[in-house]
Amino acid sequence: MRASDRAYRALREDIVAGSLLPGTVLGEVEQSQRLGISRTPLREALSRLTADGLAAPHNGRGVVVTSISPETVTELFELRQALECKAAALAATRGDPGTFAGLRRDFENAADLILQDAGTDPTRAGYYALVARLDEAIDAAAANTYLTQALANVRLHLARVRRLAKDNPERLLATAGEHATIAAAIAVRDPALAAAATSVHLHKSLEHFLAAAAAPAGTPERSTEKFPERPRKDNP
Amino acid sequence: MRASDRAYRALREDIVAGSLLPGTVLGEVEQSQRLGISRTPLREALSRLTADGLAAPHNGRGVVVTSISPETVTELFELRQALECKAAALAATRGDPGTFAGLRRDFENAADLILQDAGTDPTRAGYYALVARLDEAIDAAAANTYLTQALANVRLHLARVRRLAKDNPERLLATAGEHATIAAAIAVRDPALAAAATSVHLHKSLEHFLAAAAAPAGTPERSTEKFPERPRKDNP
DNA sequence: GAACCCATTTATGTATACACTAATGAGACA
DNA sequence: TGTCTCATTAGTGTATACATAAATGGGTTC
Repeated sequence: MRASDRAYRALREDIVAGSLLPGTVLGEVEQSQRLGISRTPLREALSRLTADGLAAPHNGRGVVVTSISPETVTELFELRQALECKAAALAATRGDPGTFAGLRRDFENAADLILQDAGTDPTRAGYYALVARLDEAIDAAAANTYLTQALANVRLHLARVRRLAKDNPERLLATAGEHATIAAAIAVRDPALAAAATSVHLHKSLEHFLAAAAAPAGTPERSTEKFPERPRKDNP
Repeated sequence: MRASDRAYRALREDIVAGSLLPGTVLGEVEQSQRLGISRTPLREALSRLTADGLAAPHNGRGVVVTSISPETVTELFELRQALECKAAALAATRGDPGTFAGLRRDFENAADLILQDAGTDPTRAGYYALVARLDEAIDAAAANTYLTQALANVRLHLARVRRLAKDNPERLLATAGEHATIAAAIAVRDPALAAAATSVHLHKSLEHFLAAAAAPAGTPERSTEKFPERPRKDNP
C-alpha cells in the first residue's frame, strides 16, 4: 500500500477515534516524523483530510483538526436527513424487497446483539455492523454514485459524533425498532413511508444526542472537555 | 497565489469548459510541463480534482477526466434535488423575506436579460449571474456549512452539464419563472412550497436536458461526440 | 508465423534539498 | 518601561533526484 494511503488512514482513524483532538495543529514535519514517512505523501494525506472536512486550513499556514459542536452536529443532521431520506426513497423504488425484509427481521431480533454483550463489547461492534449492512443495502439499492459518495462523507463525520453520543442500551433498542421500520418500508416499496421513517429516526437520534450533549447534571465539567474549541498543540 | 492553486483552477476550468474531454489521461509530467510547474504542486491539484469527482484513478496509475452520460446526469439530479430542496426549505425557515422578494422581482424582469443579448452573449453570463445570486442567497439563508459544501460540489458538476444542455431562450424564460416561484415561496416563509417549487424546477430542467441529449433528429452523430467514453490521450 | 521472455523505457511514488514567508525573540531607542 | 525594529528560526511551498513498478518493444524460440 502507498505511504500516503497509510498516512491518510492513520490520521483519519486518529481523528475519528479522538486521539487527535479538534483544534490540534497537524504540522507537516511533526506528523511525517510521527508516521515515519516523508513530507510528500503526508501532504497528500492532509489534502484528502481537508477535502473530507476532517481538517481545515489554519491561518493560511498548516491545517488543524476541525472541531465538533452541538451546532455542527445539528447542521450535519440536516444534510444527513436530506441524503438519507432520498436514499431510502430511491431504495424503496429500486431495491429488492427480499433483502430488506431480511434486514427488517435482523433488526427485530437485534435485542440479543445489543443486550447480550452489553458489558463485553462497549463499542457495540455487532450491532453497528448490522446498521452498516442496512446502510450498504440502501446504497446499493439507491444505485446512485453521487448520493453514495455524499453519504459516505456524512457517515465519516457521523463516526466522530458517535464517540460523543454515549448510546445507552435503551436508545439502541429504540434505534433497532426505527431501523426495522425503515427496512420494512423499503421492503414494501413505499418511498414516501421509507423517507418518513428515516426522517423520524434521524430526528430522534439528533434529539438524543443534543440531550446527552447538554451536559447532564452531575458532570457539567465534561461538556467543555467534549467540545474543545481552542487550537492546541498536539495531544495535550 | 500558490502554483498548486493555479494548476487546480486551470485544470478545473479546462475540464468544465470541455477543452479536456472526458476520458483524457492527465499525466503528471505532461500536465506539469503544459502548466509550467513541477510535478509536486500538480499532484496536489490532481488530488483535489479527484476529490471533486472531476477526475478518477485510472487502472491504479494516473487519473482520467470523468465522463458524463445521461445516466450520470440523472443521478446527479437526484442528489441535486435532495440538496436543493432541503436548502430551499431551510432558507424559507431562516431567510430574510426582503432579500428573496427582491430576487423574485429580478427573475420576473429577467426576460430582458435573456432576450436582450441573445446574440451578443451566447453564454448568457448576465442571466446565470442572477441565478448564482439566488443560489448564494439560499446558501446564506440556509446557514449550513455541510449543505453549502455539498451543493458547491454538485454545482461544479452541473457547470459541465450546462455546456451540453443547449439552453434555448424558451427554456431560459421558463426557468426564470420557476426561479421566481422558488424565491417567492422563500419570501413568504413557506418551506414545503419552496421545496416543491425547487422540485418542479429540477424535474423540468432534467427533462429538458434528457430530451436535448436524446440526439434530436438530424444530428444523431453528435450524441456520441458529446458523451465520449473511451480514454483518449490528451486533446484528440 | 506466433507466442513468450527479457530489456528498455516511461510514469508514478517517495525522499530530500532549496526558497520564501511569517512568526518569534532579543536588543536598542524613545 | 514600553515599543519598534531587525535578525533568527521554524515551517510551508516548490523543484528535483532517486526508486520502483508497469507498459512496451524487440528478439528468440517453438
